[in-house]
Amino acid sequence: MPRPSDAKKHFVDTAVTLFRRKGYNGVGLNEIIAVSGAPKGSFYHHFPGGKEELAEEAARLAGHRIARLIDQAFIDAPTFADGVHALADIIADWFEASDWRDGCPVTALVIGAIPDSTRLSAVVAEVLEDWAARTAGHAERLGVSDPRERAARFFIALEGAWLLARVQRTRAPFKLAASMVL
Amino acid sequence: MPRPSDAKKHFVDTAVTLFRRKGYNGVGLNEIIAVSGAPKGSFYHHFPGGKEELAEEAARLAGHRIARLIDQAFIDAPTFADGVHALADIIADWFEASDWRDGCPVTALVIGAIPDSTRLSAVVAEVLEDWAARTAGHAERLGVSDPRERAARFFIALEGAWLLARVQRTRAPFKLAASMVL
DNA sequence: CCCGTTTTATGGTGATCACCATAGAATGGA
DNA sequence: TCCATTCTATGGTGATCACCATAAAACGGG
Repeated sequence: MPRPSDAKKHFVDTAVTLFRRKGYNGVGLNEIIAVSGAPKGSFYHHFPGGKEELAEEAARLAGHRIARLIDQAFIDAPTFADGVHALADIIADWFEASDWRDGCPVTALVIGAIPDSTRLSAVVAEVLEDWAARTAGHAERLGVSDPRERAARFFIALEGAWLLARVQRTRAPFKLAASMVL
Repeated sequence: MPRPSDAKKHFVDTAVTLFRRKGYNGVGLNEIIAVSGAPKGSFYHHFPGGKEELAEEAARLAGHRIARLIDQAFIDAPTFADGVHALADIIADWFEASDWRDGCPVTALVIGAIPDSTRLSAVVAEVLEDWAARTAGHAERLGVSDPRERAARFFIALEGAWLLARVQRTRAPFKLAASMVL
């Protein structure tokens, strides 16, 4: 049983995991509450906006986590291409370790919650923009001539690879994706 | 009211549209039946396997349709790159015309039905393999040295672009995707 | 210790979910 | 026309959906 003030964190954390596995509409509130271990009666106290508000916070949390992965991959990379390969490898590692179940958290929300929820759509757009801007920053620092476009290409390939790897259950798409950005 | 023997087609056709818009778990059987206009009482006669069987047929139908688009784009293309741009343009046109709502039918099923349904997973894998093989065939015919890999790259970029364009509501991702395959 | 605030427990609401049993209607070949 | 097959109509099943009203419990500053 989690400490009282941690209940909200547990809800969001569980939501991130379950949304990634089964999609926004594939997970019920009851399941999230049960898995999180947080008290059922407190859900609508912490999330007056209900499931949609929970998904917003889940998007932000997952967004921050991947943002950290981005920095981690590029901070020690001698070239942009090295950073791209490093990030693709990291994500492929985690994805394979989950038996190809934990997809991109953003994709999970895009399918089934966009464009129905205006607020959630905006949050998702913000998260993707943060990823792109952050990556473009690293690209510029590493001497790439067109950092914004290279970053955009990278995430197109990364999202596509994340989806196809789920079907093929192979990390081949990630390898190809990394090689495409160059 | 559709002619009796057309009921099944109507169900599948409607399922393709609605799955693309709201995802597999975002659409209920009642809605599909209502929108299709086909007789409600006949659903489980045509689809003893229920929603999952309907989704299988929807995947196959959508697969065939996009396969036709692929051939259509490449058949008159002087080079592989021209075919890639042509297909990306066609899909971007349709996507924009739907106000960025009709996503990739395969993506809609991958999120929320994989890996829960083994049969559906297999069908999706078959459809993607057909697209790749078909595209590789065109690539080879057009003198590409590594047709299989180029086709794989293309669909990684295409799926990623289809997803990101839904968030950005712009065809820019498709343009970038096409330029990445070269 | 008291009191106001934050958090949790309980027990539901109606709606919708996928699914199905049974029976009647339509159809087309013999 | 008769019959077998194919299709449709009706009216549900229990389960789960997101959500909430009410009240008790835990907490922390004064």
